[in-house]
Amino acid sequence: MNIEEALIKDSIKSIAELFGAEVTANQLQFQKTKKEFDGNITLVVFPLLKITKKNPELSGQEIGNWLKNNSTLVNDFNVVKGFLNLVLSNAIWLESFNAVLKTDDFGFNSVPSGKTYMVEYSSPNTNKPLHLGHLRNIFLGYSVAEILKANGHKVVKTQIINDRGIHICKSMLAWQKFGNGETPDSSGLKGDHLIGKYYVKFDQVYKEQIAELISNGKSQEEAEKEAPIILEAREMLLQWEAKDPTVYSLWKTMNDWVYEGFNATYKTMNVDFDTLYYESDTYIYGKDIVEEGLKKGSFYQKEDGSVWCDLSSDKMDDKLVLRADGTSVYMTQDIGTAIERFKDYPDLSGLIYTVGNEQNHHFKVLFSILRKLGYSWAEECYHLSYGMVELPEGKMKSREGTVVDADDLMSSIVNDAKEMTQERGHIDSLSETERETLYSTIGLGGLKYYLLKVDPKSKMMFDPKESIDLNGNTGPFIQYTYARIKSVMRNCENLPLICDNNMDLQEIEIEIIQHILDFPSVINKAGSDFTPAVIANYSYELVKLYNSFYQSVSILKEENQNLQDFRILLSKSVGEIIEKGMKLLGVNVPERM
RNA sequence: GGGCCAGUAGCUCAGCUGGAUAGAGCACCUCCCUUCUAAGGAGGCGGUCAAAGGUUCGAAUCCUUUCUGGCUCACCA
Repeated sequence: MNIEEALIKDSIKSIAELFGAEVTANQLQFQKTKKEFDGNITLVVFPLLKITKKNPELSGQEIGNWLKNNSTLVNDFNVVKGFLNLVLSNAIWLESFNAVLKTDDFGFNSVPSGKTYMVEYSSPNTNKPLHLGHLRNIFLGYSVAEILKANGHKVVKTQIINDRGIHICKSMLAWQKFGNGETPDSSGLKGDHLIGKYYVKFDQVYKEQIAELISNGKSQEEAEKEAPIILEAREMLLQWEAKDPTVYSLWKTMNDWVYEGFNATYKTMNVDFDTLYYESDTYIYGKDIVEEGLKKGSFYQKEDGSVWCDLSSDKMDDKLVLRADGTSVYMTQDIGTAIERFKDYPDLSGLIYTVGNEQNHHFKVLFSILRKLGYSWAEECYHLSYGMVELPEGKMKSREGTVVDADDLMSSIVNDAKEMTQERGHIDSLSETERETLYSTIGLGGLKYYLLKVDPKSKMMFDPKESIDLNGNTGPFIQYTYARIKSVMRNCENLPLICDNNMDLQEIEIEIIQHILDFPSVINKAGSDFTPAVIANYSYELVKLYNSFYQSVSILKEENQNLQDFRILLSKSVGEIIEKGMKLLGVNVPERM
């Protein structure tokens, strides 16, 4: 039983004895006592006035008195307006802290939930390199997957790779026409960047041709449709679908280059996937489902032969699921892919899609259709929707060249971390390799933390200058505290296992214990709300408390052995929680920095 | 036009199942290294929580209206 549960129990008893009334746990509102008042936990008495039939002040006094005399938890109390501030005994805090020390993997749910979730993230197009928007997506998806694991779920990480379609043909065609056989090896470019170069090249030529056609009297629309290079690209798409050997082998070669490039980027990011889905495989899924749905009456057919789903029960417009010519639309694929995934992983409970909020409506429709088709797991599908990343100068626009490339950003941020670490770090004892690792731990940690500390749902501002900042609410700030704790541990001769239950504690020490005790519920909330941001904010608060403690009391120089043991253990415990919290964000922590 | 989301300090963000005088960081201004890592700490400055109504003991939080911004309402993906 945790402290709040015990307090609720005692409070229920107090009200029964004092006022002869039964209250339920949710009528008792406990909150952390505000800094400016004495106490640790506060009972808000306003909701109880109907029962006490006395004014707030008096009600608080009576309940406080009863608790002080009858509850082993409560040492003292004071009442301010309608707030009953309770001072709990040191022993309670120390007992709870000792319980934390004895818990394996404190904060993580050790009981398997029996559920498996598939988390989809990244899911890039194979025609250009990853950019800043992907970074938010990837860090978010990875982190949520880790958080779900910490909540006792099994997780399968995946992506759907958009490897076919007209956009892929564009870069293939441009390479064929203008590439002179250039390869990643011959050019020294990463595969994804090489392909991206030809995608841009295509667009240039296309624009030139459009301009020329317009100057010859065509309308914008006509010109866009009739430019020779776009006609060639469309032709190539047809050849690809017919599995033309030349086109197909070119496609394979170029995609392999891209994958090699992506894999290098994922490695730098330190993220991974358990299984991959390729759109070139999955685009044919879904048609059979539509047939079935039509038979079952979940869908209907129009006169032209196109198939639709009636979503009026969910207050949405009807959705096309198959064109009149029998070809698939995006939705058809998504329906098929979802069902296919449940076939591949029969014990799956639900799917989490990490996709930008411009597709909110799409996923609402998708889940609605899946429900209509009778799949009960549709209830456990979730669109992990995130807001756009904006730059100080506005939105990223590829046409205006304001796209922030993922590889460039990561390497420049690691480089910044390097400079700052060389300036002020404690790195004398580190080898060259260890230093390089440290730079990337700090740089990438800072970047990930920056992108994850904001609630996923809201759009966010990415200021490159601020993202490499080391002070305040940042990754390096948290990493620094961890390194400090590690340093204390290195200087400490024997590590105690458990601490005494009877000693005087500083206010700040109690606050830290109190914060530590919140860790499990924070992980729980992060998991049920799919938001790493609460882990980031929690960790930041913990670190601030610890830094304040570190500054105001001495740990290893404390002469009272019991107190010293306690402070060492408190430090150790904070360090472990930082490490776990950061791990859930995909952020590494350094032994020294 | 319909739907969804957002608007909190100069800037970036917490807080939103209603609770005390609305919190952090950055920036700006003071202090603190003979102490276990100063990438730190202590303090100051800074707010009509977009606006107006309503609900109530109590509203940044819930409801209504308005304003502003974003996304969306494709036989694109």
